[in-house]
Amino acid sequence: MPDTALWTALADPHRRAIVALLLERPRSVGEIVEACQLSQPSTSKHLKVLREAGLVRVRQDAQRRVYALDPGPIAALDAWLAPYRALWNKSLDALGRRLDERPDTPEPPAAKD
Amino acid sequence: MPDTALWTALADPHRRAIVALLLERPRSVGEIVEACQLSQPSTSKHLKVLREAGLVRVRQDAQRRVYALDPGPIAALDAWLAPYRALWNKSLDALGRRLDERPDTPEPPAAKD
DNA sequence: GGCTCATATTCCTTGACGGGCATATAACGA
DNA sequence: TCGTTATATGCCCGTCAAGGAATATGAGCC
Repeated sequence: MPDTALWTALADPHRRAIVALLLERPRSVGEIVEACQLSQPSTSKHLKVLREAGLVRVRQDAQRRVYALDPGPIAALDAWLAPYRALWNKSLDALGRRLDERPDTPEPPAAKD
Repeated sequence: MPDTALWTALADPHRRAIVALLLERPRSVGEIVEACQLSQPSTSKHLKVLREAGLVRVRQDAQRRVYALDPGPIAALDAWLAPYRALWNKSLDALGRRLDERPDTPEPPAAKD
């Protein structure tokens, strides 16, 4: 059951960008600053939010601090999502059934979206 | 790629509660008000946010408005999650391998952290 | 110890958000 | 048409989050 801090942490586009960066590999604050085009203080604050949400962990490497993703909270998000998955699987099932279970029926006008 | 509106919509606990309610079944505003212990105007505003994020759809039934979940945005969330899934699967794999693939090897000192 | 680089924190201002209240709108029934 | 029920909107206010600038902390180097 992900807590509010996690959601609010991810509600900010900059922070999602940081998280995406860290998915590739851990990075130092400096690298993140450069990649995100944010000021250093601003970046530090975002990192603090991510830290407090448990999304990232820091490792000290000389004067640098290297941030890395912590998979836990994102896994929690996934768990939260689980009950909803049934929902769209149902939609997809219905759609799929219409699309391929009747190969000899003329296709309906393809409700595209 | 879920947009910011979706994340911010879900960042509020009341709104997550509403979404959870709607997972069980569609509900009228009145039912939601009652279930969430929120004022009616407040509920309406939350529903507006959810609507604008695309998370819910409304159907008019006489004077009532019945809200229902739209699976789309949550599916988008799931898609966003996908790249991260590899991350914790890796952790779980590693853990699992250590736990059960070597029943006869003494466990290494377990670089814990 | 002083200096420098890397990062964190503080202060300030601004803008968005949430709640409560009152009110508007819309649909139904008499 | 009028009244009633169901929902949405506007306004006011307090709170909180974000960005910028300046500054503090902390690790390495001389």
